[in-house]
Amino acid sequence: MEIRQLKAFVAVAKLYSFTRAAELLDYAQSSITAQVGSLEDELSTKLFERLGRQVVLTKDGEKLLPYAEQILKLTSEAKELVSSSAVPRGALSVGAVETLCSVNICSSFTNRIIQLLSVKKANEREHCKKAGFCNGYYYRPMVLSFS
Amino acid sequence: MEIRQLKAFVAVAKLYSFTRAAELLDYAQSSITAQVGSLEDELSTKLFERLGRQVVLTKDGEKLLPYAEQILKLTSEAKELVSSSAVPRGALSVGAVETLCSVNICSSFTNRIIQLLSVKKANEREHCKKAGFCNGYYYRPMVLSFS
DNA sequence: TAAAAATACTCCATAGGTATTTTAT
DNA sequence: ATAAAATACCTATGGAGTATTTTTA
Repeated sequence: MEIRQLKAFVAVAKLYSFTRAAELLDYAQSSITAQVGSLEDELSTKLFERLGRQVVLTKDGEKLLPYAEQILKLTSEAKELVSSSAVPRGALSVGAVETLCSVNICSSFTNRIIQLLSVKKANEREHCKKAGFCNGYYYRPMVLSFS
Repeated sequence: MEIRQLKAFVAVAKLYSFTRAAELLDYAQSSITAQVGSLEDELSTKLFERLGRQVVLTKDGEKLLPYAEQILKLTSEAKELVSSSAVPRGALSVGAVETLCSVNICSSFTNRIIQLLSVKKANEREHCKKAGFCNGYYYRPMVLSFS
């Protein structure tokens, strides 16, 4: 069961038509047939009754519909939520009291910073210089700005 | 976003490891990397922080996780619900009082019966004979048994 | 050095399209 | 006769694997 198939299924169920579902989703009609067909194969059941030109949900189709709709809803919500989250901006303050773990901590943060800035890790020293803080056996509290 | 990708994502998130996720889902490690990678591409965000051997969810990854889990839950529920529904068994009684719509009604039911029995529609008359009722300009109340 | 993820590449399964046939109106 | 779904067939994308490299603990 794949989301692509569920989209096709829901479109057909709503529009009572493979052809119109294909138009809506910008597929060929035979592709919608294939998608619904493979879904039916996987569930080993028929989802639509093809009575001539009439396309109606079967009992199993009716059972599946609300699940499919819910899954599609969650999918778009998740997509919205995640891909709309902007890149972190503003100032990040980081400090450490003592020097014992400084190397490790600094290394971790360096990696994180590289990640956030989407910077190539060409030369770590160089990068640290650019980032505006000192890498070494101890490091001072730092403020980093992300544009 | 496809369910296959969400499965991979959830497995990695739970196991903190691409390798173990691959073992669990019976994929190659590089396939899991690719699945998560394509998901990240689509959402244009990073879902995991790869800090050395550590694999930890990013903020976006944390946001996505509950949605992914819910979608997978619904998926398996739907599958369960639909594919566990047995083929109809027992007796089906059908009757009609008068003859005016008999042809249409009979035709509809014939189609439905063919569907339920998964019978090839080689010869309609022949099939009706087998099914144990008479097709024609009128038809009598019938009882069909499905094994 | 070992263990895990990323990368490069190869292969093939299948998603998707076009054209046609079938079916029912 | 028409309109819609099914079918046959073909192509190409990308999913999945193997082998290797990179990385870091």
